[in-house]
Amino acid sequence: MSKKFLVPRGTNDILPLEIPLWQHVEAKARDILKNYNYKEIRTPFFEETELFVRSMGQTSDVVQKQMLNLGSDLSLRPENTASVVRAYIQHSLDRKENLSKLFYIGPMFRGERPQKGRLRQFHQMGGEAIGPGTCSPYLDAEVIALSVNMLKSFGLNNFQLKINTLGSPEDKENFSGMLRKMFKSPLEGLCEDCQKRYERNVFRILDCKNKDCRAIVNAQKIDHSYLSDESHAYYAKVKEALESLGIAYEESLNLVRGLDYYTHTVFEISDASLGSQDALGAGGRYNDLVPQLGGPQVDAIGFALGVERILLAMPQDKEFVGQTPTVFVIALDETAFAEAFSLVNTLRQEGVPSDINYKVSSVKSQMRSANKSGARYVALLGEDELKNNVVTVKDMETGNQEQLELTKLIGKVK
RNA sequence: GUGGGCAUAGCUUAGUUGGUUAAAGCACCUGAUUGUGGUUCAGGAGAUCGCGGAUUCGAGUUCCGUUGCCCACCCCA
Repeated sequence: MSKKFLVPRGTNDILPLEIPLWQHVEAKARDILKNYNYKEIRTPFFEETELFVRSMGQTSDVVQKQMLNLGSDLSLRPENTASVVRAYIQHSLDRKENLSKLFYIGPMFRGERPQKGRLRQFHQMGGEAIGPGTCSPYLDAEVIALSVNMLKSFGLNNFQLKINTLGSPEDKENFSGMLRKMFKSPLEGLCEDCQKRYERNVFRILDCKNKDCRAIVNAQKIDHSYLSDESHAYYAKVKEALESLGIAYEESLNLVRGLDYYTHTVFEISDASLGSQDALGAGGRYNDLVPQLGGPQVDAIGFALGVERILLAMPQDKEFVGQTPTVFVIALDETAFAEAFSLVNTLRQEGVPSDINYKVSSVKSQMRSANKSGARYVALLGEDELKNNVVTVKDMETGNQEQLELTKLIGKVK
């Protein structure tokens, strides 16, 4: 017996039956992104490993243990921001427009242990707004609103938006100093991971889920005292703008993001119904990433939503029907098949989606195929039809049938 | 990387304290007199019970190993 091949671990086949749902979600997303004047960009599925390391940070978990690499220098993209920024720099988009609003929909890859809502190949739809001098609280609020409105358009309602600010790079420095001081004495009580985080990325202690760590974190007074006046004012405006857009949010001082490049506004949208992998989407501002990757000093903010998680959280009440042919052609006997086969071809040339069974079985069984195909009309060809140069057309909804000449048939079904 | 659970037809599952031809629903195919679907009825095909080994007269059912999947930790979309 020969080996059975299965999809690689953590990947899925999306079968024809599920495609209509995916297309629905993608179409809705494109609609909304268009309303916000985002333009699609498509970047390669892999890049130089160094690009991801430099953008996401050497110490981030994604880089440390979740990257799938191809050979030594290339890696499959674990997210799309780095690639979009790379493309932005490579094609000097800052010279071509003030603000580039770019969106993408496509697969991302991470070498994680799969579980509900976590795959090795998964899909994200996201956007990046990049441009010199575009750091504006209104843009931040708009990006957050865009994420929220996309989710709403999919019928999601039970998600929760959390926002926070990390401040400017200097503020972030202060913040990390503040946290180091804060956790210095209770360091022993923190989990092993957090002890490492203390050195590498002290922010992440704040969102550790370990009970002891939480207790220690909760005992600390964490506030926005690390922010400069400007950053304070900026953040206040973001919140104000969100309120004016009618976006409900919750402020979370513990919200930091796992990727190094974030500064100022960060946000995360989660849905408790998803269980352990509850983030539907997230994003934030990253004003220093473009120059860090060798580009000009331009400001940027972005977001990404997880398609599979959206699908998991979506109400399952609606059914999405797939493509069906308009006409199904049936040869009533062997001798009529050649003519039937040519009729299908003619219909297709005329732009009418049609199909046929390639084996002449009983009329009953061909009718069953026609019914299953979902075709609105069945065109029957037999001895009588050939003699009179007509086609019998049955409307599968009403059950009515009539005999028509070819040109009339095309006119009817078109 | 660390735990735990599960593994029977295409799908969802049943399978009594180990005992003859492994069961059902859905899906699939065929038929119900002459060239006609969806409902109904009748019939049919489809499973070496994930794989390997052990115990036993006998294993889908017990034990060990292995692989896969799922869930949780971790991390994140």
